[in-house]
Amino acid sequence: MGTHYRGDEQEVRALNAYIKLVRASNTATQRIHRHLAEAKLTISQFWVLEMLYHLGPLPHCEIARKLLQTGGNVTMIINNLERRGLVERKRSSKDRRRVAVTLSGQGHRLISEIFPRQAKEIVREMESLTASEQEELGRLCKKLGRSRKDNLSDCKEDLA
Amino acid sequence: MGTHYRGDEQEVRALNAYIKLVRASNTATQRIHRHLAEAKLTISQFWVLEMLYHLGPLPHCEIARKLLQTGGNVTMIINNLERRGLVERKRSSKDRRRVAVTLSGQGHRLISEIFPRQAKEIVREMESLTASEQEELGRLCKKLGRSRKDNLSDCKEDLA
DNA sequence: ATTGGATTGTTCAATATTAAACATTATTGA
DNA sequence: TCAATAATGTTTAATATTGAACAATCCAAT
Repeated sequence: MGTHYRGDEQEVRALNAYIKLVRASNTATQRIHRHLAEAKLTISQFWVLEMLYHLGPLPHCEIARKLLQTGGNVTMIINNLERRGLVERKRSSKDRRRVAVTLSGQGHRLISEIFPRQAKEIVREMESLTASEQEELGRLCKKLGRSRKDNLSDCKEDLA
Repeated sequence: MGTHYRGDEQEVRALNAYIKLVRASNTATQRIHRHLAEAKLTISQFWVLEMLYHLGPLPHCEIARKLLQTGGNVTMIINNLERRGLVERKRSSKDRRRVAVTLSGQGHRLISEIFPRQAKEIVREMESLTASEQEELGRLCKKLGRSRKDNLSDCKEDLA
């Protein structure tokens, strides 16, 4: 019974931590991005603009990696930004597979107006934690993210 | 998506903490739910089944509140589960606006098979943190979630 | 150099997700 | 009682997201 109890306790602890992590992430994200409705930007669109604003032109694949999303998804997001004239596509001459995405003048103007507001919202959202708590949260999340980085093996023997 | 933004210390700290929180949540979620592909379940579908499995029949509004998602979204998820015969809808007689969602026999069988695997995946994912780190992470996330209480309606009447 | 494999971006179908408008039903309060 | 309001679920249009298949391009081992 000792091992079973330990197992249950371990499961409860892990499940609680995971669910609180996801809920905190979702709740904070929804609150922080509420103001984007005024600019008619989605959250993904905002982060692409932010990326181009702070890092300069990027190819699709790099955007996909940073967003942790698929290539098809990035194509869609860039299509919608391009249709509004906020970004431009330019095929690379060195590697003709690549399409570099750059901010247009209008896109640059928009994100430079909106980003400070976004930063304020994030500060406001995180204010319920002290400075050291924010750093501890970051440390724990980073440590969690580092887990099984290279483990893609399917562990079918784990199945009951 | 690590922030390359150079602002004041408070902003950098808040942005880093927030971004790490979101990335940890997304990365863990993607890893944990990889096995659901075998059962052809999406993450949302899984959590609805899990909810019904552990809490019993629930109306749409309650599911929406627990998932932190909109009513239209829940209608779509339930439609897809219903089409596969995993859940059933039943109009409440007490309050004829409400539709109670219940697990079918097949749905119950499926989730009872899958849930233990899910719990194992979560334990495995969280294993990169010690027990006390998991509890600290949970505490910080919970404190963060309490920052602004602008939750929507409750929805806690009984059904059928 | 040539070929086989990897990378890049696109397309497609299916599901998710939101916001808004809507119909139905409950509840409230004057 | 009845009118206003709120809650519940559905629908629609738009975008997001994934996984898969695909074409074009690059690269590396032979």
